[in-house]
Amino acid sequence: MDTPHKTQITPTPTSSLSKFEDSPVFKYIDSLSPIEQAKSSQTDNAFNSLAFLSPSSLFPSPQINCHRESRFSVKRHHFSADLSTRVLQSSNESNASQEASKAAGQSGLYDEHPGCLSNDGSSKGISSDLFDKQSDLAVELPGTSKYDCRSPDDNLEACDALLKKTSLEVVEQERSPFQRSRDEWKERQRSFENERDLRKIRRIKPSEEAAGCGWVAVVSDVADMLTVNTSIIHENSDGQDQRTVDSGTTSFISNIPEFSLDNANNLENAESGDHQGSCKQNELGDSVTDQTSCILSTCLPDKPVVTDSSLKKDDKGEKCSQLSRQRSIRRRCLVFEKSPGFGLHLNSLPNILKGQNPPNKSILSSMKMGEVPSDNGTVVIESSCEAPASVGGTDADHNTPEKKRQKFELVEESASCKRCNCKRSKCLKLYCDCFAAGLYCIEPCSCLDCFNKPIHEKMVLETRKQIESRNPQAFAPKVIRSTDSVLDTWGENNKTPASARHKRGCNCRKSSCLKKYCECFQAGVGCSPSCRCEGCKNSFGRKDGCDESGSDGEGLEACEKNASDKNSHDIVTHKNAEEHRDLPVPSNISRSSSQLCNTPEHCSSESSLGQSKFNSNLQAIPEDETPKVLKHKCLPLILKTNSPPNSKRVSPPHHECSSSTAQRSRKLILKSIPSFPSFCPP
DNA sequence: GAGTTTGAAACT
DNA sequence: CAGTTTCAAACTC
Repeated sequence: MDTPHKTQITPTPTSSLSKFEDSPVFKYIDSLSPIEQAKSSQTDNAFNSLAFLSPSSLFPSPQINCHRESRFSVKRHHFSADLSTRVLQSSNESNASQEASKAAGQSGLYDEHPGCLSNDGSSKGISSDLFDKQSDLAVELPGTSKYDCRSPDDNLEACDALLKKTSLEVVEQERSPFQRSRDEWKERQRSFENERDLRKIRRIKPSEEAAGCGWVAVVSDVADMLTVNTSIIHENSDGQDQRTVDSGTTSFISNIPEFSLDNANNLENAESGDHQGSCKQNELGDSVTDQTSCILSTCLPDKPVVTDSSLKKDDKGEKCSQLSRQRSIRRRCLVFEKSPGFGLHLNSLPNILKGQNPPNKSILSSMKMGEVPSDNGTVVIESSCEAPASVGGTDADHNTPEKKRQKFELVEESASCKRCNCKRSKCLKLYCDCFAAGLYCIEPCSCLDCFNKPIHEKMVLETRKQIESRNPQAFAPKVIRSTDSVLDTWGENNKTPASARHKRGCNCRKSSCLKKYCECFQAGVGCSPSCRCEGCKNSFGRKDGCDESGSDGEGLEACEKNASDKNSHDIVTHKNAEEHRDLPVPSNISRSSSQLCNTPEHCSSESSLGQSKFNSNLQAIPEDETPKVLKHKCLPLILKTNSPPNSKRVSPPHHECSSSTAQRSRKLILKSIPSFPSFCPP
């Protein structure tokens, strides 16, 4: 873990202080004149300025800038708040303050955030003021901060220089009559390390991140899709559904991509090889977590965001899991708090993750705009074919080939937009697929007297609540990807399309479960004992357990034969999803947006890396496949529900009394309970 | 595109 | 909980 660089500035706790004083290095440091100290302050100022520096020239999106600021505020939070208040409190405090004021004043930052640069400790209260003014700052920075290291390399150099000098200052400080305790020293060193970690984040490769706790990678990967969707939202915001963009969600969405972009940019410029430690990933996890914490707290300033700072003291081993939990909390918080609004369905993100696994085109295709893959109540996302032309968003968003490709595919898919066609339900009943999927109806819908629109948000929410009060699982995913316990329960143990099951089961009489009237068939899953269908011939798996999908091609042939082109699309999508089920990216798509990882089977099945990446970390994993959803391009309704996962009508199969089912239920409960008070009554 | 069929959702 | 009605998607022509 200790890099040569780090060891240089990291004294041994015991007897190191006296040795330090006798060391040549120390003498050299001791010989440093106050000018040097002032210089350090300058550097510190430079860093502070740097901290505010926004690459907004590259990413002009205000929201991105917002994130930028919030993100860098993390640095300041860790570094400036810590070092500024400590280092600057040294003998050269006044000079430093003046320098800081001067530099900040030049950049217009000081005025914006006087507390951030003050050394009176007020910087600890950074959040509110800083966050409140992010937008302004974001706009202001590009022009005002240009003189300050704009390139990542410059930034890094500045940071390196700063760290060196601040380290020296600390050393010097250490020998002062007012020596601090070793704990303080350690703490200070930790702050340096944190800062360095933050810098390392900018250099780390996605794959490296993935090797860690994973969440970072997820966020990073997810960013590209978010970028596109964010763009969509931006575009939409000019249109009729402007209100549909939830501010918080938008912030988050825009932040994430920016985070990724920033990483990407820095990756391109980053030097390789430095700060490579065995524990780097853990450190990264911490750093990123801190960042994330700040990001989220920035985007949702009114939300209780748990910080990971305390975790730094934890054992590395436990840290990851704890971080995952906390990240989950954040993510849930993020989603749940912003009640209905629109944004990108976070659950859909993994489906088009890039990097770790190239997105499967079918999967991508299945992720039509506006669809709501989620099963988490989370939800968020959204895009929509409402503004297909808007795909792309900021210029920076579609610079990379990956984004271009996504853009292309999104646009391509948008051509096949399909909406609800409700005539009498006002789109406020589960008859309406949009409503059922937690989406607002949008222009392409052919519905009449539609109330499922943002302007009727209250009504929508009330209706939704009402429905949920009647059936808490009404908005839960209908179909779950069954793994492990479910398969055991069903006496199957394969991962064919039949391995997923409709929670409630179908009730087909005439379609023989061979047409899309059958929800099981439509979802591309086999029938299960839960089904009450008659003459089941479900090509994905019959109720009696005769799964034809794998035995011969007859089943799928029947599917394709019966299904229209669109149907085939769904099926193909499903098949591809199956093919990629091993990917950390959940391929299943849920119709409901009600839950977070509400299918414990999935959550629990991927207990190792995969889990850490998606289940624990992202906690927004679509597990259910409901091709129906794929047809939706409605703006998603961000709703949180307390609904337990699964079926609308709970007709548990007989086997659910089994012990395995009991275990499943327990898992389910544990993972379904929102970390924060539910918006809806249980 | 209109009409029919189908099964889920809603209602009683 | 069961039966009926309503509803909208799927399907057919």
